[in-house]
Amino acid sequence: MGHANKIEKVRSALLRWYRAKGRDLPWRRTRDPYRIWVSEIMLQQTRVETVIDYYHRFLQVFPSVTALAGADLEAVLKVWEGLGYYARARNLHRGAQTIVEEWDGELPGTLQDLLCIPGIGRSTAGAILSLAFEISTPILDGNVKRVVARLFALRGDLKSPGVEQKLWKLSGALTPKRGVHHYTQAIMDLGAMICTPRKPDCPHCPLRNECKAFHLQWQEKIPSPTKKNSRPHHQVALGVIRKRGRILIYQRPSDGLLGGLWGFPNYRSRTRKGLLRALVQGVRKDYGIRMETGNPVGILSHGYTHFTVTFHLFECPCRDGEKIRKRAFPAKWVYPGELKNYPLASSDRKVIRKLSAISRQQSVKR
DNA sequence: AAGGCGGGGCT
DNA sequence: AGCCCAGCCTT
Repeated sequence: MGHANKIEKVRSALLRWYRAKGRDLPWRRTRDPYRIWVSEIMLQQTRVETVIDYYHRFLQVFPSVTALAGADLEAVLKVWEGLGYYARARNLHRGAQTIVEEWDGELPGTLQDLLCIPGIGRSTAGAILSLAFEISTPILDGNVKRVVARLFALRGDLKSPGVEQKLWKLSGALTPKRGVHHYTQAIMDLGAMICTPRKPDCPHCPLRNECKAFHLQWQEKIPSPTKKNSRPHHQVALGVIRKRGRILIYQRPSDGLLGGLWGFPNYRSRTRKGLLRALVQGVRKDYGIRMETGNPVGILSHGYTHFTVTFHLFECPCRDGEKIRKRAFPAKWVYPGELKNYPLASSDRKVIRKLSAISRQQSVKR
């Protein structure tokens, strides 16, 4: 069978399937480039089910490019809290300001211009052009990569530049000139619903007859597994440092892990015995604060992309007159009830829940 | 070319 | 415990 013939059959079978089985998702009920943009940024490396609530809340608070551009970054981070990859929120905020300044508040409708907006790469630009502007442009997200790799039985690491280049060419060849809006959503739905990473539902797949991987019975071998580097594990001392009913929090620098979020001071230690010392010395060095004691009150674990952490919680009372004398990072004393006003990392939310559980237990004992 | 960047759900 | 998710950016 010829290449062009296969492509035509894939397109028509895919669209027929999509009309019957495609998902109804919030961002498919609009053609507003701003809303499509917000959804695409949220969906980077994030599941559809996770995004839906954030999508509605975000647009309620920031209904337009100008509303977003005029907001405080902290307010944006607060709405983004818990969604992860916080650079996306910073880029969205800065991107809105770029759009107001450079394009009079309207998202540009060309690939070259979209790629100038922070956080928009080739695939996200392709999605915005296809879905909001109906301009035929390929995308290459995780779904499309997997579907295309199976359709053409591409072996090898799908993240390697060589394979990616082939995938981009094939995705481009498959992308139709007309009706790109439906096609792009259709191929993503197929990847999410049928052509899944593990145990693809080939019996119900509309592309079964055109799929080289299915023909060879390779569908479970593609994508080929990549090498697993085990994540290191860190022991971290975390201080709930109290003074007259208030707690010390600090703001992380915007360029690192959890950038821009607030949290409880925490310091890594090589050994368990060294935890409290690391905390006491760190707080003294970074904030010039001397703590009276540190009482271990609990432990919790948390996983990040490249490492896992065991947090060792310490309750640390300070003298009433103790002051912040240095500011290695922005820092302040806040009442527990004020914590909800700050964007906090998921791990720090866990700490708060743990603390309230502990205080409930203690009040029961008394 | 490789690594950093979250969090949660599924196996 | 490992894998993956509607990727992008920096080095």
